[in-house]
Amino acid sequence: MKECRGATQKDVANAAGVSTASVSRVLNGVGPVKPEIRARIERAILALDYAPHEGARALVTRRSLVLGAIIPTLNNAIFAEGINAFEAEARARGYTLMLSVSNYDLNEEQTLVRRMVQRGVDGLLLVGNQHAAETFATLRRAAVTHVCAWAFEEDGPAPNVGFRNAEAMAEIVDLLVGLGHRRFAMLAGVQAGNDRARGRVSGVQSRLAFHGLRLQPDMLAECPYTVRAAREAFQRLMGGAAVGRPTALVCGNDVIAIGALLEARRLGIAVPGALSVTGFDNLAVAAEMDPPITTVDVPAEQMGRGAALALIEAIGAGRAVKSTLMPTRLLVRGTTAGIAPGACRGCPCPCSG
Amino acid sequence: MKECRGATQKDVANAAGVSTASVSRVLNGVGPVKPEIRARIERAILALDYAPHEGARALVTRRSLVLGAIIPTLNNAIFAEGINAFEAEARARGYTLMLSVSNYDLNEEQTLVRRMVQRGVDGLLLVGNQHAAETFATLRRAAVTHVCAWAFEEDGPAPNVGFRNAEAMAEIVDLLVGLGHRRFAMLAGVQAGNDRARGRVSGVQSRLAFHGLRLQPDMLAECPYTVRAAREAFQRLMGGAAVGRPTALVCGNDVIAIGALLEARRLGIAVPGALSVTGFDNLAVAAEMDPPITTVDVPAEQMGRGAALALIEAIGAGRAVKSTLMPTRLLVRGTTAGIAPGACRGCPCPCSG
DNA sequence: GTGAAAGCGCTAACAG
DNA sequence: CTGTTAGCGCTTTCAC
Repeated sequence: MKECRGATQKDVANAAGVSTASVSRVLNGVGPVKPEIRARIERAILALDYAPHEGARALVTRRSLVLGAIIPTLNNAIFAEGINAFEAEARARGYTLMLSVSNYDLNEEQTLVRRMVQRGVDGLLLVGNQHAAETFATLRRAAVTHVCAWAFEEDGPAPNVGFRNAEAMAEIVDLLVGLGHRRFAMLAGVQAGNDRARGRVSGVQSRLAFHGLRLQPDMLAECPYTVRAAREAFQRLMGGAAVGRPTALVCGNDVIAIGALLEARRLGIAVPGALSVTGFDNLAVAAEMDPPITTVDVPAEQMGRGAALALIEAIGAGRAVKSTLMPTRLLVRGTTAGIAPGACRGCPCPCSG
Repeated sequence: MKECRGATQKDVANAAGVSTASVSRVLNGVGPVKPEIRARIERAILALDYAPHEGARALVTRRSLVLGAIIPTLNNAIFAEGINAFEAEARARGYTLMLSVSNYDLNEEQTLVRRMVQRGVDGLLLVGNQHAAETFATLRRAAVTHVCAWAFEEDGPAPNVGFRNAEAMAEIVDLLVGLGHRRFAMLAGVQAGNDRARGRVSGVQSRLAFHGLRLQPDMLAECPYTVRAAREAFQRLMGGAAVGRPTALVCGNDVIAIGALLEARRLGIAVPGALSVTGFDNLAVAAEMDPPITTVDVPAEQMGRGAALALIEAIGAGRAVKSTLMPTRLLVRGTTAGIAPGACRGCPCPCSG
């Protein structure tokens, strides 16, 4: 099971009666080769079913044609979608994907980055801008081209291909305030080690402040990105007496929003009648819920493809990745409604209805 | 950006005043090394922040510590979950995941397999038992340890870690027949190049036959695994007059079932009152729908972990993977109901109510 | 115990 | 145009 690892370049050279150098040349389509010799070599390659050993090639060219990606989890459709696109673009350009999952653990991520670097990836995709200092140090020392997706900062610690989480959330807040909402609650993702989740929370808070409003301390809860956890968190947050209950619930992502929506129905809280709910990500299911969920479309596929492309271009040019800001889009659907149309007058916001 | 690829083993040897052979020995914890020398080397490693080049190591040891996986898509939660588990198990055992997506295209898959082999994966995971002949030939010639998941055949073309799709579907049919259903329809996945989808269809057909029933030709449709496509297919299949309409709809997976459920609601077809609907996979959302979807629990995580483990053990032992049959479980929930309790009498089936 | 040397499969100068 | 040579960074006999 270990012997017959296929024909080697030398075998081809022998079979064709030429030197390995010539074989290498036709393989890489570089340098001049007489047509007749080329044909002989190509025949030998076919006959022996020869395939070059990419590992050996990488050792000498210092290019593995492998792109690494380390993501928090695959069990969130938004990352699965992004990686699907990242892989598609990489594959189309001759690169192969090496993938690891960090489970939102920055220390684990750090060891994974080391591992990827040792394995010789040409470029690396990370999610978000918050990473262990050692992670950045490793990347810098090894001079590995890298990019952080899912976030965008003008002067972040690494090149970005992503969007501004806080700004996208501000749009949600504007929508809700414009609809007349004044009492807010938020079901955020776990913020520790997750700058995207944190950015969304601070986006809500600062935009509420802009409107002269605020999130009461007990109206901000966080929970993991699962429907089950979201249902429980919703119950704790909203299960009390109806009086004084918030009229708008901003969720950290669509998974949480789905949980909130389902639990609201179970508890007899009408959405959007008694409570407006918003999500984030625009998962395919969000549009299919009843009512369809108002959310922010996140360009996961575009980011995936864009990040792969940006990495490949940077690798080719021998420079760092160029940052790109990707657009998000507010999708107003059925889970948001006004409580007092045109009520937004006292605050200095640009939304007048 | 290409120069400072970290310290090399020779650097460490020089710094410690020993030979590279000794460095290699302490690195691999093999062979005898005097404690004092070992300490000197370890200090040098730390000082230089040396990390061995896995590619070079792989070249000589013929072991890359990389496991490959080629799946149809990541945009289906069931595969994402399986790969998540596969990666977790591999990572825990020192292996790294190389992932490619075939988009249900057997030819594309074939070239991806070649690529993975060239990249030197130690083991490879494929989904299902249907693959291009060339795919198996490549695997055999290169003697790459491999396993096919998501399916199980006694004498399939490759070792399996999975379950019997047809049998799982038979359980669904038994349930529905037992509930009194006689007029069936099926919304299957695309069968071309997908033996799992095909197995599910034939499972339904042969089990219906066992009960003396059959799927009318116009009551079998197939559609891609998306909610949108499922809604449209459902409409075409069930949109006609209510008279003669089937009372039970078996769906190829949960995504299709979700589409069917949502579209049924839109069309005013009560589920399960007027129509029983079943899914397959037991996605997390399936349990959260209203009503929660009756489905088959597929051991995606268990398969993922099991496949990784089976590969690693086989690689270590230098033999082929041992097949494992994983259990599925029928989950009866809210989308199925009886139309005539105890109606199942005429047929020779074991279900008497 | 340790070092010297050969070589994994390939590419890249450099001669010819 | 083509072959010879020298490694890429590592492991692994085999002498010492």
